[in-house]
Amino acid sequence: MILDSETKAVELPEHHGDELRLWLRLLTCTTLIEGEVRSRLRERFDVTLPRFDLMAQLDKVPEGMTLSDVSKRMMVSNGNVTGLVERLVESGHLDRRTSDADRRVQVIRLTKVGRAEFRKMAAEHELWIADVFGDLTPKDVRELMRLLAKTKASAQKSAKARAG
Amino acid sequence: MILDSETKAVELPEHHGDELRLWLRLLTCTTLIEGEVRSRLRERFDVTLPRFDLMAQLDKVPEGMTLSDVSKRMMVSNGNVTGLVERLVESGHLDRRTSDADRRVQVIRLTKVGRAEFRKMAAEHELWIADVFGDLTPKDVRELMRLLAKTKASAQKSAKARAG
DNA sequence: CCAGATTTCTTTAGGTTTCAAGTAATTGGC
DNA sequence: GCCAATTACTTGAAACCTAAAGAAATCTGG
Repeated sequence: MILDSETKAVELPEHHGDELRLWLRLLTCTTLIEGEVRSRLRERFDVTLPRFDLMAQLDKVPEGMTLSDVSKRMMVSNGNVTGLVERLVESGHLDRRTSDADRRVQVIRLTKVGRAEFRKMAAEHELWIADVFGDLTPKDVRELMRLLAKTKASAQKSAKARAG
Repeated sequence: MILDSETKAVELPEHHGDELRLWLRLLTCTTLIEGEVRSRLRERFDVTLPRFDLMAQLDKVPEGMTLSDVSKRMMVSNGNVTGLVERLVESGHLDRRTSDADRRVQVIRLTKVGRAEFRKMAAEHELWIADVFGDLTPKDVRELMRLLAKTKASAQKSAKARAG
């Protein structure tokens, strides 16, 4: 028996609709929350999300990071980071210097001003996020963490298998 | 012991790190999968993710949709949709016409070519997604669906509360 | 009927993003 | 030492995206 995809189905030859719906729901959640954070960052601090994200990476590492490190951690392209850093150095939030050991490498760090501004934003940001997830119980949070860890591992395995 | 308004035990001042970590993990999963889908769409069909997403919306509604509908469903800005549609009409995937009933409204639909191409891509896409979530058990999938539904509701409530 | 509000879409300006190609510096094999 | 491969970053072109302002059509309350 074949039913349409709205109800439920045992289709030939295999049934993958559940995974697709799961992916769409995951995407919806992320888009929703990301849009909310983006709006709040703009209206409250007049800063874009990519800038905030980059500063967040740097705040964790006082001694600084290379552009490649940032690129990997943020999961965006190298060229993207170059432009982002450019604008943040320009606005005085970042300090950039060529490595002594390897002159190909650029090490970037938060300036004093950059760090202070970031900390202020981060404190509020944490409250927004807590509010966004406010209806989840501590158990829900733990369970989601566990399942997303499993999802991440599965996705990485799949990506790696394709790449080679 | 300090209790908040909902009678849950809390620490001083408050501890929101778990929610933040959950958000970062959610974002990581989505970015990872989205990047994978983006790569595959490009190398397999030479198409971008936004184009695929737009066609996916239209495939569900043969009689077509207005630009506003698309904008709401995709959760992107109006101006964004205008440009996307522009390029897809240009490439012959979309048909666009002004509504007879309301001349402000543009109704867009997949062309025959657009639909055929999309169906071909969608079939493979579904397999990729199944593979990405391949290590999750059916129970994991159900549980994730449930928790993400709860998350979505919570986030929407939070966004609505802010907007007024 | 009609002026003001609303809705739908486009336009504009400024960023963000990817990919591909290119440059400069370093590393490793011989 | 030398040359090829690799690594780190930049550049350029095209697309994507948002927010805000604007234009056109429609709706609404007198």
